[in-house]
Amino acid sequence: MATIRDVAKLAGVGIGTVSRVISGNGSVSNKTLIKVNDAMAALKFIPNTSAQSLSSKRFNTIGLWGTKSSGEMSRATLTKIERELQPFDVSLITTDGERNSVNHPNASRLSIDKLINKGCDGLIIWGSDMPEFDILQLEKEFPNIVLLNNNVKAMPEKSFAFNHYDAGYIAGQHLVDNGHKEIAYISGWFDTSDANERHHGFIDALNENNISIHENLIYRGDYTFKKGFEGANYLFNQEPNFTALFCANDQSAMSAISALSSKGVDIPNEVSVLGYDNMNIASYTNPPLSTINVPVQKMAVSAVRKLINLCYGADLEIDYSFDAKLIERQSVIQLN
Amino acid sequence: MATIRDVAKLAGVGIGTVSRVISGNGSVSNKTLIKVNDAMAALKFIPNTSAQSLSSKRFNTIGLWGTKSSGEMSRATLTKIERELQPFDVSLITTDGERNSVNHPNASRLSIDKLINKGCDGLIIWGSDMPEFDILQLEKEFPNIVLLNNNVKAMPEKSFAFNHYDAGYIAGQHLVDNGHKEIAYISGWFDTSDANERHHGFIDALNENNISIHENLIYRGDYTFKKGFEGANYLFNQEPNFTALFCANDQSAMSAISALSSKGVDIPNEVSVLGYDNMNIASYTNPPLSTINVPVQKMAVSAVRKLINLCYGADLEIDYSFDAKLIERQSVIQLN
DNA sequence: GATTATTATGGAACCGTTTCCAATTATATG
DNA sequence: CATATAATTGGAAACGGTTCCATAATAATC
Repeated sequence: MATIRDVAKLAGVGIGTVSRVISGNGSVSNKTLIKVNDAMAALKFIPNTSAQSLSSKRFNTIGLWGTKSSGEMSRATLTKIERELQPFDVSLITTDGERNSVNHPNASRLSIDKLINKGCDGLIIWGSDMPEFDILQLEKEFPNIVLLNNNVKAMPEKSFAFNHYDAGYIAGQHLVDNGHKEIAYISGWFDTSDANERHHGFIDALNENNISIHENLIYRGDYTFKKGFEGANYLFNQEPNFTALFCANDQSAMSAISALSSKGVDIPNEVSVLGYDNMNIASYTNPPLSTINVPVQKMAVSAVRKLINLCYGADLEIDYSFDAKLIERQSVIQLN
Repeated sequence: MATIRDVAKLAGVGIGTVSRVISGNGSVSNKTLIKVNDAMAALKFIPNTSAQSLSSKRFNTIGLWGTKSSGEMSRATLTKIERELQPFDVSLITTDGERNSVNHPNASRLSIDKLINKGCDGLIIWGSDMPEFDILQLEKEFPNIVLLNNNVKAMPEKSFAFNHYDAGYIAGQHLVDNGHKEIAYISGWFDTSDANERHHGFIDALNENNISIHENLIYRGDYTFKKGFEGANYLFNQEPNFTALFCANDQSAMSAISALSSKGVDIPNEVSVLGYDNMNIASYTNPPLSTINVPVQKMAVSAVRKLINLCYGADLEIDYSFDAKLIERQSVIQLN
């Protein structure tokens, strides 16, 4: 493996000069530039990243920290992130991070420190699994972080999150607008701020229209197909009179539709179903699922761009508008 | 940030000794071990990975190379891989690799070299996007590779793939066994060996039972919901007489069911549908989807373990049995 | 053409480890 | 107890870059 010294010798220049052409910092005359480039090509020279990082303290790597419960980040989103990084020649290290627990009250911070020590210029903290207090503390010590799917008020520039309250509200309003009064609801976990916001937005929309949702018509799900299926069955057994069902994500909506359909319930004529996320799958359920669009990829891209600005002094424009949008398909009908 | 020299000074030992306790290579007496550990703790010493890699040529990192067309690797599988790596303290770098093309005949190899140069001890090559010739060449120069979802005959120990021929055969046989003679088929792309094997297994099973599949009843899909939906519509318009439909993956099966159901076709009573993959979704379609189980995660885990053996001289047991298994649910019925 | 400002260049010192060898100390052997 | 053997230990040298400073070459100015 050729080193910078080999190149310098072959090109007949000093090592400093070679370093300058590699990094592009510092001035090099055109003649020497050519000589050095030729020598590098001849020797198939490839700079050693460890040596570069050791002496420059730059790693050209960012870390993605998230836990299982951060949600299902699709491979597509991950690819999107990688693509965004590629032009800057920075790589992505992913981790399966840990949440704090009674036994390990510092678990998340420790797993993050591990990532940082591994050699990351910056970090994407994905999801809301890390307590806000810890995030603020972390940011003091290591400012190159960006939050994806989490909103910390004190860090507006670094938070890339969707307004789940508004989205939940829109969902509720849509069902009300269509004349539904008996509304059932399969929620997600309540241990993240997302879930709470969406929940409150939804409930508030109903309440402001003087509709209250009966306890029996709320089922605590967990975003999985499984719970959507079980939830729909449960609700149907409890009180089969509801005319609309809101699900906290498309996966549970899809399996809820299956569950109800297989019991002979006609969707949407007997029960309207509204999902949340607008995943690919939503267009291909039967009937096609009305849902709330959540621009995951857009948020991910913005977060990455902000991080690049932070880490590498770039000045990319960042889009912070992630609006809730209702996608009307055929699973919700007007009640007459 | 404390260095090894600070630790050495505080502990009153030489730097070599400190290095030995960090790495665990070489012998250290119990007394000094304690002294050094205390000093490290007092200084909150964390070894600098760049320096370690520079001098040891070990990176404690492996790369995952795959292209968009490698298929949808779920976040769950990725997490599984990370988990498998964690006990060995090795990180994962993911890339969105490139396929060869007319304009870039070396694209895949170049993107792999980039990964290697970044600092990987080994590589998971995921999918069959890299020509076999290139893989063999790569392995000569960089033997620490493992193939996931690809089978190169000359590298049996490093190939972790599913026998798609057998699986396709089982699928075909299952439909035949249930008395189906008019069989439709939504395929995947034909540009990977997977797809071809599955295809031939399926066709062979039919042929050996003296059933031939009409050209009009084959639709070339691409594994997406979209093509599954379109394919089912297409087939139904062509010749609505088929009694069974085989789909190359569960996603297209799911959307095919939706498409047919929305046309008023009773699944499974009028048309049986058989999927492939056994994704989570398969249990929650309506009706629940019969399918072929593909043990993706199990293969991924085996591949990782093999790679750990290769890179770090470990001796983990590797499971190479990835058998095709039919999962009978309710989307295929016996024709009477 | 002399003087000054600017650009280009070489290379020592440094980044923080690992590794190897020589030296020391402890342990075993006869 | 002397000697052979094994276990510990210190630290120089090396890994392959970047950075900074002193110096040389070039361009600009009067």
